[in-house]
Amino acid sequence: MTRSRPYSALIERLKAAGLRPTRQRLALAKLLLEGGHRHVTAEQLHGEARDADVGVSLATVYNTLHQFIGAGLLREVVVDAGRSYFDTNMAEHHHFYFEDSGQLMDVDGQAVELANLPSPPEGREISRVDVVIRVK
Amino acid sequence: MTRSRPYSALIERLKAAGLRPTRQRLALAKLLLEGGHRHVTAEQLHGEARDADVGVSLATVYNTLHQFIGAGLLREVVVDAGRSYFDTNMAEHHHFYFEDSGQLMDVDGQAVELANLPSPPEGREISRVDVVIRVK
DNA sequence: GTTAGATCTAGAACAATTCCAATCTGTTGA
DNA sequence: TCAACAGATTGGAATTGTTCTAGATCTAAC
Repeated sequence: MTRSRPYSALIERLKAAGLRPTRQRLALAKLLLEGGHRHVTAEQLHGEARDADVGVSLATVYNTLHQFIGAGLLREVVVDAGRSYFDTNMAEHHHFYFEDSGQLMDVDGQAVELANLPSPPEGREISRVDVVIRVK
Repeated sequence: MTRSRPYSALIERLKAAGLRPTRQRLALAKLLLEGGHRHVTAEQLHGEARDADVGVSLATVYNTLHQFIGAGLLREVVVDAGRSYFDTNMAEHHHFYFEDSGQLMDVDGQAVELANLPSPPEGREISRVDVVIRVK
């Protein structure tokens, strides 16, 4: 197998995140982080890895996704109880959620005007505000 | 077993929703709809029914929750993949979500200013906009 | 009361995710 | 260079939350 693309940038990103650049992590990073922003489930990503002839177990896909989240390379989007979506867009933004197809679409965070949010109780801190526009 | 409280109001609500007022549905409706607004999981409600000496199977709890949602008596709140919360507050509102405890708290919908939402694609319609303020 | 159809139930089945113990790999230091 | 160790990966079992199923049981209507 010849490598047509340089992996050095990805390797550096992983190292910077404190993650050893293993074969599996590199392959998943390539699928997730190269090209445009994506919304994927663990099963989908596992399937893509399989299609790309990368041997990665489902357990490793889950481990890696969570490590990437911890490293700030990904975030999770919760729109459906019982299924987790992983989002590679780390800019402030929100989502359209198409209830029939389960599809997600980004909504620019700057565009949406969100004001008058109540303050959290004493000593608590807002970690994130999610806006989900459910479409039918 | 003597009934200390009149169930007639609840019976009427169920009938109005096209649901037969069975013993189980009445008991769950009592737990859910009397008193203030609540956020419960299916397991929690099942536990409460058990504590109140109401024989209700978990399957019936799930069935009933979904029937109540269909009847507009409840709605589901999605804040955590892998767990469903059922909310008895049907007014327009949003939520604080306490990530450590899994607790939910209502946020008045009128108070929050939400504007400039993009339009959904042609032919699609917004069914709901959820705002979740995640607190840590 | 009888009865048809709705409802309830226990337990099996399912789907998504996590856990685990064994094995393998990447990095480091001699 | 390579031994050694910590970290990573793996298949499969276990867990969790939810839905399904088939049979028993109720409710409403006559």
